[in-house]
Amino acid sequence: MSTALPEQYDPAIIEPAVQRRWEQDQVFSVQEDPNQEKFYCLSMFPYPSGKLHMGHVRNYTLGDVVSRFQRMQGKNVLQPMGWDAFGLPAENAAIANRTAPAKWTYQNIDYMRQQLKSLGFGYDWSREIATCTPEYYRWEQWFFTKLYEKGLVYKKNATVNWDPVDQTVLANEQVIDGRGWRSGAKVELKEIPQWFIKITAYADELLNDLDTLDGWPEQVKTMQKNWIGRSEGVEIDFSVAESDQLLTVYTTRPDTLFGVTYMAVAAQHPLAQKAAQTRPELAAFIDTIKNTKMAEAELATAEKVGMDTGIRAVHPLTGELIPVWVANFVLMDYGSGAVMAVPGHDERDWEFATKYKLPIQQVIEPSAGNTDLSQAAITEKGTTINSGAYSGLSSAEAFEQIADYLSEQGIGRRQVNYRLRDWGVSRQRYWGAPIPMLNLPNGESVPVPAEDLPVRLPEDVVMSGNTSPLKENPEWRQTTYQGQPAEHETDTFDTFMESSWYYARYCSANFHDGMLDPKQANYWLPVDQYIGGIEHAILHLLYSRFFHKLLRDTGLVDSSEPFKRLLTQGMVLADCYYREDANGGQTWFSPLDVEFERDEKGKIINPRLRSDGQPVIYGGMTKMSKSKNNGIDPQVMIDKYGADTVRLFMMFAAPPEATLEWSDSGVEGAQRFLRRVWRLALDVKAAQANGMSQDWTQLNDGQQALRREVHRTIQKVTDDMGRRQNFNTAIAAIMELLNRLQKADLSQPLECGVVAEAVDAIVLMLAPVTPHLSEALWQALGHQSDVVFAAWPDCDESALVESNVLIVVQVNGKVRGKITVPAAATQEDVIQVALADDNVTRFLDGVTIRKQIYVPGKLLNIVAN
RNA sequence: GCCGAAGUGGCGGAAUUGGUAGACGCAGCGGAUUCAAAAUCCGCCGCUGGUAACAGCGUGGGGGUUCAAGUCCCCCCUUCGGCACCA
Repeated sequence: MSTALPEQYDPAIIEPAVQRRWEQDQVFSVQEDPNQEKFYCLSMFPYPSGKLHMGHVRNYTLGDVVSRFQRMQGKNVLQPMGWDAFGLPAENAAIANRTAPAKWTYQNIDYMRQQLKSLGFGYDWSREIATCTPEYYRWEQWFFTKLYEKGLVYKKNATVNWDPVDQTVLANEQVIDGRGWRSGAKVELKEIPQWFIKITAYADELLNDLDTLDGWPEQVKTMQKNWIGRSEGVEIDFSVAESDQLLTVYTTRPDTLFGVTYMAVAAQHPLAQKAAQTRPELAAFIDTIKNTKMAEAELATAEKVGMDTGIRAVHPLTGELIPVWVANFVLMDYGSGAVMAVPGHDERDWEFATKYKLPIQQVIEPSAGNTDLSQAAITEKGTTINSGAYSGLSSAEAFEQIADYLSEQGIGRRQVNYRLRDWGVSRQRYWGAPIPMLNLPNGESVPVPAEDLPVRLPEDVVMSGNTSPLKENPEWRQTTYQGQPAEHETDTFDTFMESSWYYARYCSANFHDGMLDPKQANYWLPVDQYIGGIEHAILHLLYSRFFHKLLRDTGLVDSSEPFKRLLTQGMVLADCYYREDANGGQTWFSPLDVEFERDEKGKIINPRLRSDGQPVIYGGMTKMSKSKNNGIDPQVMIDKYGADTVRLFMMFAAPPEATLEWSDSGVEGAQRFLRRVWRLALDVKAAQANGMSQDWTQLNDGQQALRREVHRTIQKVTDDMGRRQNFNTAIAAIMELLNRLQKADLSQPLECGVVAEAVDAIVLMLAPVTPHLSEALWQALGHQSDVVFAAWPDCDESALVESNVLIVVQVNGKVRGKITVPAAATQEDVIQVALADDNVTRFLDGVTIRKQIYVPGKLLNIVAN
């Protein structure tokens, strides 16, 4: 039975009502069903920072649209949601608000869950997880001890940012211009022991399996490939003069070995340390470069500085003595902490050699390009010169012969190297999963026995602002192991640990007997569609792929890759406005507090603050952020326009991968469209009562054309939403159809029939995007079932058949006419009609036709001169 | 610096496999409706010239391939994302 609807579209009434029904009927909770095709759609879970931001709304709308679309294709759809609940902001908020991170986090989760529900996202809430609960992290701890048993976990020294005033380790984002963000103290780099997981043991597989990920964007795969950075080269042992020590380096260019004019080692390298003992000026220099920041970006842009250690290495082929320098561009954590420098053929080495007036020797003759070594290094490969017995070879030949010789002499070996480094998972923080290791009095570390897991994080704490409450809590720290005293590790896991396997836990979120229930996990996995920000292209996605392989090798899952198809959505931007302060700083104002006029071209002029009417400066479109005060609160928009309008705008304003610019008038446009859909649905329903026919054999030409448009739209929208995932063009196509339908004459029974068919299709095609509106209209149009489970509309191929086609006629590649010909017309027919067109013949006057190119059913190009 | 993207009307964007550049929306302009306004509806809307038909130009800049280039190739400029402890 159809339901009476209000004349006006009112989301404030229909949305809560529809949401209540979904909740009562538990329509989104799912079980494994071997008889139904499954579809696992996952959006990256949020950090519970307080409230949703527009980036979340965009991400989750995309996920919900995909989920609802797939459900209407008849699939068993799992769409879960949870919380990436450990992390630094909770500690900061706890310090600022004098509360515990746990309390702050759980409050945020409660509020944000409510927001997600008010947006109408169809999650299976029975599977909700929060990574900060012991029920979740106990399995992560268990898994880590398994990895330890397998030898995939080890401890080594690594560098951290140390704030000497606050006596605490700082994250990179907490270091501003080399100083601690709170204390302002100069940050020191400190070496401390930390736990690592051997991701490099899986480097080859992580690289090779990228080829199996057909549903991933090429750009993400390329970024991962470059990140892993597989290279083939040679490890070479240089002997050190007046010493029995070896200086081992790795190079991908052994063909340039004769061009080595100096060696460069990291500040922490044993050779440098040793030399510093006897040379105070070197010790002082090493001290300064040891405290420069280690981030790759800073390293690359920092000025290259170095100092001669006085140590000499011996060239393995010529026996010449080569100076060994300490240089800030060599990293101890990467490779052997030493490099051989070939300034003639490496840009960085060239720059350094030029600066310090070190010799530059050419040993490669390129086939073309730069040959002036006083201007720049020659980095191309070519033919070896000045290379003794190895002169006159191609770079490839020289590589092989030199590598062979070094191997025979036992002073070198071929080696595959990776840029990828092992994953350091220790964090010197409180709000994270405790690392389940025990430190024994003898200095050894052992995993916490399985029966003692989880190692619980105490939640009832006060944050002092510096040292972690774990490190300050001797009772928590002290325990026993096999009857002897032992201490808990006080470091916690990197939060990437939790986000590396949450997708798998959702499959058996309430399973108490293990990390995963393999039966459930193997039904749902791999994730069919994963959606999240492009900023996670490398780290999170690489760690998750790594974890999946670890889970597989532990026998918990069968598949090798976690995410079949990946969609990386772009950022959300908004206008920003500011005023210059007296001291040159800027004060930023929310775009909602600014009013302005537009000039004839529509440009913003005379922007001013609503509250005082004084002018502000327009700063353009930038990423929504706290610092620019241009974040638009989704809640304000939901309250004003309703969830469907916000969802529609987000899907329509830009393709998913592109940035999205927030626009108030764009949102109003989206709402306008929904009101027109509402109106047309009510109109066609009223018109049906006065007579309607759906005997398609009786349609006249115009009605046939209208119905063709309907089915073309179904075809396009299906392809756009399914294969292409271009939701913006899908919506544009529906808008276009609506524009045509509004011109139809509903008093004619056949025309009314076409429009009625079209309105049903529009309501269904909009259901993934605007589910509340579609649900209300679907019932009103007399359908019994929930639109959630309704079947996607079918394209009637017979309606697409066209008797005439439009052919574009070009002369020399320029459009000179458009002709309509029967669909069956041959090339000759088309040429004949084209040559009868006045504007076409005008351009053929006085020239000879040389050639005709005909694209059947589309275009004719006449080439003439 | 390295790696990865993007650049099209006043604005967001469309053009899916090399085949009509500017779909759809926003803004703007003109009109209808209204006592008036809001809302709604109709029309116009890349730039230049032309009453018009139409023509010339036009997809960040420069070159190239092709019957045909927003789309492919080379060089350059600008903006954005990532760079291992923000998540």
